[in-house]
Amino acid sequence: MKAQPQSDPQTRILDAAERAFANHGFDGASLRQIVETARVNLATVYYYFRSKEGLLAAVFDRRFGPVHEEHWQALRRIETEFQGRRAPLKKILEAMILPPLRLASGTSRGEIIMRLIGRIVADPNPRIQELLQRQHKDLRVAYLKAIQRSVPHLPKRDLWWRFELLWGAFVFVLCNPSRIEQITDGVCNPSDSNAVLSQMVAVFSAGFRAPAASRRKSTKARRPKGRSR
Amino acid sequence: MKAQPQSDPQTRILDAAERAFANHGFDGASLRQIVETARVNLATVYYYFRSKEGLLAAVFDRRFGPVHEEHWQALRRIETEFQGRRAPLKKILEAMILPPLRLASGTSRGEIIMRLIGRIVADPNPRIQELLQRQHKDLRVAYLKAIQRSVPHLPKRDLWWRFELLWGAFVFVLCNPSRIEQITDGVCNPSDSNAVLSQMVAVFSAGFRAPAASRRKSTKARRPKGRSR
DNA sequence: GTCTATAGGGGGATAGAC
DNA sequence: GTCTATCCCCCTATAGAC
Repeated sequence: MKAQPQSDPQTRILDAAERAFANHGFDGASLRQIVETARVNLATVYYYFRSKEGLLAAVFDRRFGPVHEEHWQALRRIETEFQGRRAPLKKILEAMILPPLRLASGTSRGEIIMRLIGRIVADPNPRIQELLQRQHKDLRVAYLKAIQRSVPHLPKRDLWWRFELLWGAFVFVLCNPSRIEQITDGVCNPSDSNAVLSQMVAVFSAGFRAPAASRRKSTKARRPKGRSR
Repeated sequence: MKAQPQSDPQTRILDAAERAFANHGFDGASLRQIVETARVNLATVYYYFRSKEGLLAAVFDRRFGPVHEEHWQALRRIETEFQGRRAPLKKILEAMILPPLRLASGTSRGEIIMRLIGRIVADPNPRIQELLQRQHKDLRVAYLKAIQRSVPHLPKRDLWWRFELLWGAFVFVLCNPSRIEQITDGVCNPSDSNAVLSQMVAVFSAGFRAPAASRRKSTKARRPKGRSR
C-alpha cells in the first residue's frame, strides 16, 4: 500500500517485506500479504530471494550494510585523528550512536526500520540471531577496544557489561518511538536525534567512568539478596 | 512437551502458551501447537480464555501481577524508611531492578518469561502495547517521583529520558540472556543476578547524576549534525 | 523474468453433542 | 467442562507453461 509504482519489483518487494516483518515479526509476516502490497506475483519472491528467510536477509543487508560501513569510517576517522593518543570517550560514543541514528531519522521509513530491529533483536530463532550477529561481530570488538583505551582503569568484565547496557538502551528507545512519545506525554521524542544523542552520551559517558562494580570472576547465578539490602 | 501431567488444564495451557508466545511472538504462535503441548482440546482454550488475545493477557497477568505487587511493596518500604528525607538513589534503583530480576532468575522458566517480555516490547500491535502499559503506568509515575526527589537538580526532560534508557538497557540484557553470554564468551552472564544488579546500579547511579544534557524544550526532530561534531 | 496452478499443510474461531 | 466436526481462510514452496 506504500510501494512506489515506478520502482522495480525487487525494491517493491523489499519495501513491503520490511514493513511486514517490522509489523508482524518473521513468523507472523506472510509472503502473500507482502506480494500483494508489492504488486508482484508470489513466485517472484522465490525467484529473487529463494525463500522467506532469504528475503529477510536481503531486507537486512539493504539497510544495515551501509550503516555498517559508516561505523567503520567513523572508527577510522577517530584513529587517524587521535593516532596513538587516547580518543575522548565522547567521540567514540558518538561514532557508535550516530550511524544508526541517521538511519532512524534520515528517511520516512526510519521508524519502520527501527521497529524491524526491535523484532529481530527479540526473536530467539537461532537462524535469525545469526543474521544479526554476522556483520556486527568485528564491529563490536573494534568499539570495545576503542572504549577500553579511553577508560583503561575499567576491568574488562565491567566494560563488556556496560557495552551491552548501552546497546540495549539505544535499541529500546529507537525501536518503538511512538510508545515512548506517548507515555512521556511528548516530553521525550525519539525522533529528536539531538535529544537521543545527548542523553545517550551523558548517561554512558558517566556510566563507563563509574567505579567498577564487579567483584570477582563470579561462577554462576546467585540470589541477589546478599548484595542488595 | 514440558507441561506437568498433574497440573490443571488452565495451568498447562498457560505454560505452553507462555513458551509459544516467547518463541514465535503473538502472531507467530499457534493455538493448535499450544493445545498439543498442553494436552488439551482446542476448544478448551476458548472456554477458559475467550480468544488468542485473552490467552496472552492471562499469560501476562499470571507473571507480572505478582511482580507489580513487589514493586509497590518496595516503594512503600522506601517511603516508610526515609519518611520526608530523600532516599538514596541506589535504594530506588534496587527497588526497580530486583523484582523483575527475581522473576528472571527465580524459576526455571525465567528465561522463557524474559524472552516473552522482549517479544511483547517489540510488538507494535496497539492492542498488545496497551496490555503492557495497563498496569505499568502508575508504577512509572511513582518511580519517577522517587528518583526526582533523589536527583532534584535534574530537569524533568533529562530525568524521563534516562528513565527510558534504564528500562531499555534492563529489558535488552534480560530478554535474550543466551545471546549475551555467547557474544561475550561467557564473561557476561545475565542469569548472574548480582552482576546485572551491580552493573545497572553503577551505570545508572552515575547516569542520573550526570549533568543535564537537554538544552531547551526542543520542538521537533532536527538533524543530529549541529550538535554532534 | 513472470505467470498460473497446485501441492500439502496450517490458521482462528464456533456450534452443538455429551 | 470437554469433545468432535466444521467453517472459511491463510500459509510456504514448487512445477512448469509462456
